[in-house]
Amino acid sequence: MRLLPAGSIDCVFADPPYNLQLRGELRRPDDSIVDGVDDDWDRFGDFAEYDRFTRAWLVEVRRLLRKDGTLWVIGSYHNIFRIGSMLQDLGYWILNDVIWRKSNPMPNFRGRRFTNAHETMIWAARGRDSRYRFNYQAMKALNDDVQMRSDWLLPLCTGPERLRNEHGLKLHPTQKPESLLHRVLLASTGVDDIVLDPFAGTGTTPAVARRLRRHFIGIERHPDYAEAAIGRVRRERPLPMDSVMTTTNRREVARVPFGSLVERGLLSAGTILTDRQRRVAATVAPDGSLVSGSVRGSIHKVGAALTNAPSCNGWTFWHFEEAGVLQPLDVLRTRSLETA
Amino acid sequence: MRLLPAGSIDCVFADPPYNLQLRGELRRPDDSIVDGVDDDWDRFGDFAEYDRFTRAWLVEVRRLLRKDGTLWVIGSYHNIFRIGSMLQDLGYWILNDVIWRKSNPMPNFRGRRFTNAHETMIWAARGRDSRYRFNYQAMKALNDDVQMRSDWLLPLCTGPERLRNEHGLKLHPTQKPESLLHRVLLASTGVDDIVLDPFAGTGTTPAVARRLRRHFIGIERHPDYAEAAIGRVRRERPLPMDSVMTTTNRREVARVPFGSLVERGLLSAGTILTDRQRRVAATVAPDGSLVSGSVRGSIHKVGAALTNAPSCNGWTFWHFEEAGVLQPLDVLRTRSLETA
DNA sequence: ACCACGCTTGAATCTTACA
DNA sequence: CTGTAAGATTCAAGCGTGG
Repeated sequence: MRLLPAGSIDCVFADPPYNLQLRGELRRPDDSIVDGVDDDWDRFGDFAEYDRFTRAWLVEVRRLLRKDGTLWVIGSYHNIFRIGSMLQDLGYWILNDVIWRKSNPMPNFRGRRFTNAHETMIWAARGRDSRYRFNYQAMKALNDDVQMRSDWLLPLCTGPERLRNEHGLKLHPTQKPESLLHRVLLASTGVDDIVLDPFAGTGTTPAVARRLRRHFIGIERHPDYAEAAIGRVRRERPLPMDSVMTTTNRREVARVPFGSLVERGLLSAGTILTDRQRRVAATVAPDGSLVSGSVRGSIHKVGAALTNAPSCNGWTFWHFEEAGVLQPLDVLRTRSLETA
Repeated sequence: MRLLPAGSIDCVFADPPYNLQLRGELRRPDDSIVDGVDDDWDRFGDFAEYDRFTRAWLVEVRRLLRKDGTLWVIGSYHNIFRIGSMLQDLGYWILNDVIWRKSNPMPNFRGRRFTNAHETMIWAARGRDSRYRFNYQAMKALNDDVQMRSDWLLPLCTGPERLRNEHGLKLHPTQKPESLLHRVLLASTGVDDIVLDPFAGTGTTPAVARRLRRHFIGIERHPDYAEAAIGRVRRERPLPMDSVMTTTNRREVARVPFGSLVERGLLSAGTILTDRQRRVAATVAPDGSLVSGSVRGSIHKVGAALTNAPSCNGWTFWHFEEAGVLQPLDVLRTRSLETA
C-alpha cells in the first residue's frame, strides 16, 4: 500500500482478520467437528496488538483514498467495535453501519447464545466534508423501488462459487459471497472507478469489480490465496457496458438551469404554470424566473412562497399544459438532455 | 449507582445517550486532517468526553453486577463502537451483538445514505468466566421452535404505548418498545431477578420488568421522565405467576439418576435397550448400569463405547420397546417427574 | 425427468455439577 | 483448585444417490 500514490483510490473494501478467540474444538450434536478459523493470520496476542495492526492499515487506507472516497469494512463483534472507534478517531465519517443478515448461518450448537446470524459492515467517508458517491436510485431499483435499508439479507458463499482445493476442501475459511460485493460496489462506485481491497484473499472484490467494469487493486500476502485470486479474476469477464449502467441518480443528471429551457425554446416565456391541483399559478419570465402577483423568483422560491412551505422542488411542483394534459417541468429536463 | 452494593444486580439494560450533540460540536468548516497519526486524538475532544462518560458508568455497572450477571446496551453507529470497545477493555465478555431491525423505520429523506433501519444491542457477561443465564428454550419457543437469531424484527414504539404530554407530543424522543424489553428480559433473566436500568427514561424497563415479575431499579435524572416512569410503573400489573413461567432449559430440570428408574420399577432389570436403528443393544443391570458383551457402565458410557463416539447422551440414544413402539429413555424421565 | 432422502457444511469467542 | 462424569445440543442449502 505504501507504494501507491495518495488520493488515488475511489473506494476501499476491507475484510480484515476478525481476531476470533476460540478455545478448543467445537462439536456438532452429531459429534462431528466444526472446521473453525484457526489460521495463523487471525491470531493476535491481545487487543492492543490488534489495535496497532488496525490503526496501521486504516491510516494507510486514508492516505490512499481521495477526498470523496469511501471505505467499507466488514467484521463481527470480535473486532468491529475496535474498528469503528478507530475510524472515528482517525477522522473518517461513518455513513452507515450495514448488517449482512445471513440467510443460512451456522447454528449455535450448544444453545448458549443467540445464533450468530449476521456480520456488520461499516461504510465511511474519508472525512466529514467528503462529497461521497451513493447510487441511491440504483439501490432503490435493486430493492423493488423502495429505499435500500441498512440490513441486507444474503446467503453465505457456498456451492460452486466457493473455491476449493484439490481435496475438495474450502480454499479460504471466510470467502465472502459475490452478491455482497456486488451490492457494495453498485452502491458506492461508478464505472471505471478504482477499487482497492487490502485483504483480497481469494479475490472476491477484484472479481466482482472486473465484472462490473470497475478498476481494481487487490493485495494479498498468502501465496495460495493470491494465486487462486489471479486465476479467478482472469476467468472473469466484464459485463457488456450497457448492462453495468444502472439507474442514474437525479443528482448525477447534469444540472439544467430552468432558464436554459426557456432560452432553448422548450418552454415559452409567458407560459402559465400551475401546481398539480391548479391551486396556484405563475407566469414564466424570459429570464427563467417566475412571477405571481408581487412574488418573483426561481421556480423553487416562488413555489415555496405560494404554499408557505420552507422549501419546494419546483421541477416536480410546477406543471404546464400540453395536449390538454398537465406535465411536470421535470419532463422538460429529461427532454433537454435527449436533445442536447 | 454508587449507593448500591457491589454484586447486587442480575441484569442491566442500558440505553445511554447516543452522543448526538457530538455531531454538532464536530461540525467544523476546516477538516484538514494531518495524517500524522499520533496527534489527532486531541482533535476529537468530544469523543474523549463521551468516552470518559461511558467508561464511568460501565465501570460502575460492572461493580454492581454479580459475577454471573449480564449487561445489555443499545446504541447506534454514533456511539456503539465506542461502547463495545470499552466493554472489551474493561473485561466484559461479549456474548452477542443483537440487531434490532425496525419494521417501520424513518426513511432517509435526502437519499444520501441507506435507510437507517436498525439499532445495535450488545449483550455481555461481567467477565469471561461468567456462568451467565440464557433461557435458550424460552427463546426457541418464542421463535416457532427454531433457535432465536441475533437479528430481531420489531416495530418502533408508537400508538398508545408511546407516552405523550398534555400537548399530544411525544414525551421522550427515543422511547423503546416494550416488545424489545420483553424479549431481552425473557432471554436473560428469571423470575425475581433484579434488573437495573441506569438510563430509565420513561420507564420501559421497569414497566416490563414488573409485568414479568422481575425486581427492578430505574435511575433517571430528568424529573419529567422520572415522574412519567413512576406513574407508568404504578399502572402496570404483574402478570399471573403461571403466565410468566416460560419453557425451562433442560439443564435446570431436576436431575434424575437412571438407576432410580430401575429402582422404582419404571424399567425392569434385564430389559434390552437398543439405539433407534437397532444397530447396537445392551441389557439393563439392577444397579442401573448397562451391559453389552464386555462393556459395562452408565447409559452414556456404554452408548459412547458401542458407537466409538467421544460422548453420548444415553437418555436420547437408548430406546426400549413398549406396545411395539421404540421409545427413548427420556420419556421415562418425564414420567418419573409426573409420578414423583 | 423428478422426487425423496440422507449427508455435508458454514468467521464460533458454544457445558456444568460434583467429588 | 482440578479432575471426572453427566448430559445437552443444529438450521438452511446444496449436493449426491437411488427409486
